[in-house]
Amino acid sequence: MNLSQIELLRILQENNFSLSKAADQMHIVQSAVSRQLQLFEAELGSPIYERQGKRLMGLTPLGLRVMEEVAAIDGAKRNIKVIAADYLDSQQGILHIATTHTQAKYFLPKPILRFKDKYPAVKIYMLEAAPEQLIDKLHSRQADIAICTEKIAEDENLVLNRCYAWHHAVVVPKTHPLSSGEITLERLASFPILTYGFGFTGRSNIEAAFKNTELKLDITLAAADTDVIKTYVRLGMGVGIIAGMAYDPVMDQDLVIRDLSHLVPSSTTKIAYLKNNYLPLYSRHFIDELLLAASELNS
Amino acid sequence: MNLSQIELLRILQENNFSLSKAADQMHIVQSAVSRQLQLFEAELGSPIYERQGKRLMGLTPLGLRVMEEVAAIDGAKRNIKVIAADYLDSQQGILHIATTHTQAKYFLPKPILRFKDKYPAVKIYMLEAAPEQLIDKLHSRQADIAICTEKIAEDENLVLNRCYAWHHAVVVPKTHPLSSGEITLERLASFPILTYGFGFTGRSNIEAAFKNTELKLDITLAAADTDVIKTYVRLGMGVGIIAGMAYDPVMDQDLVIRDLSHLVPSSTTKIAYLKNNYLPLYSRHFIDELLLAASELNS
DNA sequence: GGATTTTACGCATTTCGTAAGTATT
DNA sequence: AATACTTACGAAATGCGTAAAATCC
Repeated sequence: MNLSQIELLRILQENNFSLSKAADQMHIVQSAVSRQLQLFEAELGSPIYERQGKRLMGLTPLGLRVMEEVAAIDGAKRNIKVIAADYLDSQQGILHIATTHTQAKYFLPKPILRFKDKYPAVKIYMLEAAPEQLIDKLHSRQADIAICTEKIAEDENLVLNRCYAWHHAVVVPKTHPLSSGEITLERLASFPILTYGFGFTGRSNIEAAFKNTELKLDITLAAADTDVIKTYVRLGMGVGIIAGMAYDPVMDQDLVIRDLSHLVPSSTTKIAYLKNNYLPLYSRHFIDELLLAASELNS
Repeated sequence: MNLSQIELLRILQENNFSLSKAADQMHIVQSAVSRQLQLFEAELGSPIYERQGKRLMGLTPLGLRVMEEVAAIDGAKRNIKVIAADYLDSQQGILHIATTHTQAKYFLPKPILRFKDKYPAVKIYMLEAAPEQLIDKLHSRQADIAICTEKIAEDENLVLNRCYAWHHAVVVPKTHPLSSGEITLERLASFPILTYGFGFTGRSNIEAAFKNTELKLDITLAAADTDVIKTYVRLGMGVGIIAGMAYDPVMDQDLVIRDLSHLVPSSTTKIAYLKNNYLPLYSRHFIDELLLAASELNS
């Protein structure tokens, strides 16, 4: 057993068990990976892949269990490299952030600019993804830190940091009836609504507001990001329900924002990372920047 | 970086950072391990060992952090081997049990005999150790399962299973005053006492019984195991306070046992193992036997 | 028939062992 | 002086690449 065999198993996992693709990714020839896999399985004494003829079709029960340990080894190996690099030079490295469009556009600019000021040599990779995929990005180690708004499943290996609370708001053109007068659930329900898709940016809280009523929201358009919603609100398609912070006082002067905190429960944005994944110094400082920016929002 | 380098780091840890001893243990020459360590440190870019001249004296701060990951890799590697072996033949293997003398002699015989009956091919290694060392034996992977009586520090990686409750008892020669009449703390305190050493087999509970009194126990002799205590009780040195289950109705006919459950809080024996350490099927069945034997004790 | 995996064999690289050299107690 | 670690170089082992065969869809 050696580390390149472990790496091979991980890469096979990420490439639908294709030996040829794994070989490409490892920059060696197919025959070499084929042989290494044979050696590994021979050492264990049983196959870890289900086969149809010569093709790998999936993991055996043994393989499934073995892959848990493979992930542990691979993670620890990567940690060692990051720890050593961090120790050599804590000013540079790569920071992978997984987040949604709304966070990336309306919350992250300030903390990221400040961070870049302190750590100009750190490269920031921003992965935009749907909320339910953010945690997966952590597990697959594509991201080090995730910034999430939706509910997150319990996970022993996951560290969650409360970042800031926010609430939804209505945006409408200035001429729209909802631009004045009290806003109630009944009034809201009488207009076509444009808001986030399921699982996006606090959508579940909007659902919650209507849960115990007879009213039904008429959602004409559900989009993943706020900009799309605003665009169609401007076209007169209906009433936008967006995250309050996603209203830009300058760019959105043509729209009226009306707070919904009395109707829709507040949402909490959280910072997530894996306990097993070593975060270099600059990453921990980035989290500090996020929390600082969050505290400024509330004041 | 490769797995034999990781193994080298672990072995160095266990051999006071001696390259020559590590080489012996790995069945290769010193020069080879010296070179491998150089290669590893060169790959990281910084030394992981403090040196005085050429000798390794300990870990650097970097090395200290790296060793955590090394332990994770080494543990996962061992798990893979055990998982595969368990899958090939779940009837054989080695079971390392860490426990105290008292448990080994008075509680374990029954479950172990039953277990051996079901798994004749499994080899059982029993490590007797002081209670505070039992958990260390798990962490150093010298033992898979520990059977403990004393308080155990909180540890995320530790799984604790309640096994059985028991209480202390007095043993005295038949001619001793305490062989009849009510037993009170006052009476107990008036005799010289023979019992377990600090940290042993519920000793802390004996302390607890006297904590809120003016009385002081006169402990003439403190020993690690019950047999030593009984021996000196027979010689008339005083009153033995032992674990109730450690009285053998046949062998100890010359002694009188008097229950102390009204005076000393009951103790709980627990089964401990590491979450990260894969236990083969037979080990899990051994735990079942322990729990079964425990339930029979109570009835 | 095109794509994928396996097998066979020579070559390159890695790692070990021997032996001599250097440092530490 | 004895023990422990390092360096140098040849030898063994390991792993890769090329090429051809086998298998799958």
